[in-house]
Amino acid sequence: MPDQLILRVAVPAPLYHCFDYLPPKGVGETDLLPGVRVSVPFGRGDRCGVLLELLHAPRIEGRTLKRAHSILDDQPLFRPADLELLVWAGRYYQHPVGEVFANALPVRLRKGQPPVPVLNTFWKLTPLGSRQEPVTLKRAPKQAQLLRLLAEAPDGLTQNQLSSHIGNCLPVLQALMRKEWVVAFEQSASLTAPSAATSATYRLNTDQRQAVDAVDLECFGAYLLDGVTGSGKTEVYLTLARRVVNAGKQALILVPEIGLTPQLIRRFERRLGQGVAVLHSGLGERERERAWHMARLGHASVVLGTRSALLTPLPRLGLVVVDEEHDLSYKQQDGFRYSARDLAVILSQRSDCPVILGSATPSLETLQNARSGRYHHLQLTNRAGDAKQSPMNLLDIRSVRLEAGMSPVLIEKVRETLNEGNQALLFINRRGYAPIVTCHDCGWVAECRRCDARMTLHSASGILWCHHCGSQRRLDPNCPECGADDLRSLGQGTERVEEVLAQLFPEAGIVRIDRDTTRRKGSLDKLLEGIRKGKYSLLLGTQMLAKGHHFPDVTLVGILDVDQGLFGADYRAAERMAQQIIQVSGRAGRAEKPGRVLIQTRHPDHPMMQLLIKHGYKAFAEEALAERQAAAFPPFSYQVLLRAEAPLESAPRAFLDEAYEQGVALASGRVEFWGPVPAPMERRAGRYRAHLLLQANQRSELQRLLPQWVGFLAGLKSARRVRWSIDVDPQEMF
DNA sequence: AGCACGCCGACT
DNA sequence: GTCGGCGTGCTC
Repeated sequence: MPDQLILRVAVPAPLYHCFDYLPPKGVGETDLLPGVRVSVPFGRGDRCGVLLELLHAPRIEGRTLKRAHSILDDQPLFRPADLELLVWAGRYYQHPVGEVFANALPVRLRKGQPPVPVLNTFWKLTPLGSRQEPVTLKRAPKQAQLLRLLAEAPDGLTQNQLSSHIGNCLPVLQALMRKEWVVAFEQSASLTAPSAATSATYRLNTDQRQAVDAVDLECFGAYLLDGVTGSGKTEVYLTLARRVVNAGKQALILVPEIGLTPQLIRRFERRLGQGVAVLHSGLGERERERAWHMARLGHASVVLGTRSALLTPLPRLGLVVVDEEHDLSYKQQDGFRYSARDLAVILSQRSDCPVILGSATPSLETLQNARSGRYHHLQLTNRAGDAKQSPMNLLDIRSVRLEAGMSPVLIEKVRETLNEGNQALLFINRRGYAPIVTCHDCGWVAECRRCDARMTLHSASGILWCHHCGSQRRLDPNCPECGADDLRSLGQGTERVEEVLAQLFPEAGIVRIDRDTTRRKGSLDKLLEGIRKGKYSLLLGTQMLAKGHHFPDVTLVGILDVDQGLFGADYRAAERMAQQIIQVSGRAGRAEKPGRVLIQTRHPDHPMMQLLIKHGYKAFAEEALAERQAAAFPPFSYQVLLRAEAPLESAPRAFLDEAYEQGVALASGRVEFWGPVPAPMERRAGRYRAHLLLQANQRSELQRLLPQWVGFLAGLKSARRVRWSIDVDPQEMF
């Protein structure tokens, strides 16, 4: 058998291995570059995969290979280093490699469509051409017309632009090209008129300067940029990005889902010029793909985007920034469950460039890495403009009569704030009108038919809405159980708080910000704009209000219900709560208008709360880390969560029992198995859910086990009756 | 995940 | 006699 060339292709399918093919007819080795897309026959249909490598021996012997249909790209979309990172990530997170690549590709490319052109062909006059007099071309009126058009466009015109004046212009252009009167040149469409980035230098304060100078741009290093809200982290990113760009390299800036606001984009564009490519979900598919190509071809020197921007190939990467690194949106919660923050560190290592993890409330994982010296710890202690951290006070609401969840003291403070002409912000982590509807006669409670959850009453008008599965129904005026007409709503959501505030403060402009008021694209920005312009004096909302935006005229922040966080089922609940409190309180105040934070609680003596209030996040985090260490929880150990769900109650358990047996057999004692247990909310959207948690002191113990175990799980009969998934480094347990 | 093959119930 | 239910197996 002669030496045979074989293509190893990552095919999008829920299968963990690659597939081998023969090269397409008439395609030789020189056209087969790893990183191109390949159209291949697969099962009964066709699919678009990515060529990983060329081999001379097939993965499995004794099988006639199918021939690939065609190569879909002239040039590779991924370089070898990109391929390696994605393959590595697929293995680390135990996700089928073909689907990892599908995640990394813009949608059109994923479906096998040709790449959108990034470079357009422009035509312009040569010096010789510009000396010609069009009038002399009496017998070639089309040539004359073209010359006139091009004479007025020194930057050149595309063939499309020309053909809108003169139908079929290509032969005419070719005739002129033979005379050397016109030339063609390629240019990327959006960079046709590059405007120089503002060269103004921005003054950094001492902390910022020290942070910037501490970063070695020449080699890998992970840096925790630890700075309170308003301490100017973005200015540090901008300065570093500028240096990297000036050195001819690319900077990748990741921000949380909600942080990619038009203001932030404008700020980056203003400071870093035209080379900024923005990648986010708001873009249309073609636009998004174009930005992706600009990044991959190195035409964009800065890439600003959310989680998936990390998967973009960047040929000259010189800096990675992960802003608000503690934010949960960096972990994808379905399918390919990668953490963009963690992969950012791996990517930087492989690219030998620095990675900056920025946060006012670093995750305990990152903080521990900084303590242990794996990460450099950069601190910005001063708030820019000398503003102080707003003092935080606890309001004991035990045996206090509340009005829509607000104590008289809080209401009074709001009144004072408004009377002084300042803004007040109230934070409540529940949308809707009321989280519970009950019958006063028989005690019936409105529950979701498909979840183990109560339904939330919305818009007082009476729609019950399950926040877990999205199902809705009208609320009958009569109890479905006993027929009495005394249904009452208990507890408060943002809608009720808004209603009561409107009664208490009829003069105030009130704005509510939650998922319901910001559903439409751009409505959040509109409301935030209104706040900045002082249209509203009373702001209320869910955590949406807590992220990224600073409201300098807010001098009072009230947190209505903080207690769920204290006793959550999840061991990360306290960390979340602390981050939330600090993030919310960071919204307020500035130098000449210090803010104040009031936190309502029924557990004013809770030690962790006391620590946070009196000594701040850093002290809280130290204590939380000590607790984690004592309990051998992450970041002092590593976890993998196996989830299963099915409409049949017994199916997840049956599957997880088998998974447990085999897992224990494979693991040889270095891995702990917890469960299987029902998920915190066992039934959700009509499916029963259960978990099996694995924990080990070393990542390698888990990584060693996973490939075999997952292979075994995929072959299980009981696996066919459930939907299951592996979550490596899980962030949330439900 | 798709998609087909395969072997058992209620219909023209 | 068939249409069609979803259990099972495969995809280079």
